[in-house]
Amino acid sequence: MRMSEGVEWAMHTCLNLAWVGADQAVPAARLAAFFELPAAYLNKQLQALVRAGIVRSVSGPRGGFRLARAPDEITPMDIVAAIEGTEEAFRCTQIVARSPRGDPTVDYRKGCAVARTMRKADLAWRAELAARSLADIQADVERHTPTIGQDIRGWFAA
Amino acid sequence: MRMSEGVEWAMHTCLNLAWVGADQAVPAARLAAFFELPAAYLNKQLQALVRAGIVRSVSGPRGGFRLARAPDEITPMDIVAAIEGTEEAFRCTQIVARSPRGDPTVDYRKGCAVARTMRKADLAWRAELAARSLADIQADVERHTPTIGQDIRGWFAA
DNA sequence: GAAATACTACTCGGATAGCGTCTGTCCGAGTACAGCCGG
DNA sequence: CCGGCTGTACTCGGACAGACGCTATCCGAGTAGTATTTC
Repeated sequence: MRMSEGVEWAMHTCLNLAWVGADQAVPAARLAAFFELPAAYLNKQLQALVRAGIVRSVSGPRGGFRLARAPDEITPMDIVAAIEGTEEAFRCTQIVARSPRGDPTVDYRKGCAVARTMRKADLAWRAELAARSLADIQADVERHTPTIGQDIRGWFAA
Repeated sequence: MRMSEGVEWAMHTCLNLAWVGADQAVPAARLAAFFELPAAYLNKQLQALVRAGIVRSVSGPRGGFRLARAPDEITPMDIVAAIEGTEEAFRCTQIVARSPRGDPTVDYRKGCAVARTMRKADLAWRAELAARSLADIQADVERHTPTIGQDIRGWFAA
């Protein structure tokens, strides 16, 4: 159960976009250069963020990506769901229905005690990810490195 | 972030072993037949449970698998960790260290705010899985189907 | 001089290969039981 | 009749292919800005 590496890229890239501000668009190549990442592949992840409505894209010269919402309206859950998909990690294939006592015509996804247990854990995970926002994480970083916003704006302006 | 299908098999199979009781060993082929699963592949999952110390194996005629601990001493977390491994889903590759302000010689896995956020959610997920036991799930099923234990013991005896 | 137009450079977007991990399968090592042989 | 032994059948355990999804890359569609041409 390994999460895609693109999640880490998307999280840090969205943070950079938050610090740069939504008034200017940043090209994928420049966003990738910041972390020395392959630009084409980061572009692919950014497309997923566009489809999820987290960032907006602008084509052509002076184009690039910018946040579609305020940082306090974007949660880690949104970003993870955009990259990894919305379906939960544990997929109940209803093997109980194939057991001697099972009924193939019944939907066991709600009733199965195992599925319920896994779903409850999944919901706890999702709730934790949805409880924070990009703004919270920004504040967290700024507490340790107060000049981070200014530094990043400067780097992307140069 | 898709969980291995073997987790579902292992969970339900461990439940069956719990109902059968630890006094008799059940062959992998019979455990697989209960859910119409490929026996060789279920055997592979059972080997992982053996390595994790959740079940004990006995070779030769009258051999098979039996629970190594009481059902109330086995948590879903134990089974998931046995099949999926113990490392967390989000792996921090420390891309921050490659940023202009980063230092490649520093370990960012503890300090990175993104990694902390993901780790906290992961811990919430693990805590939920560790809070229940096989015995709890057994009781949950027996509430809906009181004869399940007797039925399963009968099926595996026949 | 101004406006319309063609051109160029730049960026996103989706389509296209390469690779690793999960899925599925097989055969060999080891063991308990049963039958057989000898005392 | 009893004990030891050999053979057999059964089961686990690790080694061996195949398939799916993640990783990585490329080129085409579309756009803004600019230079040019024409009135």
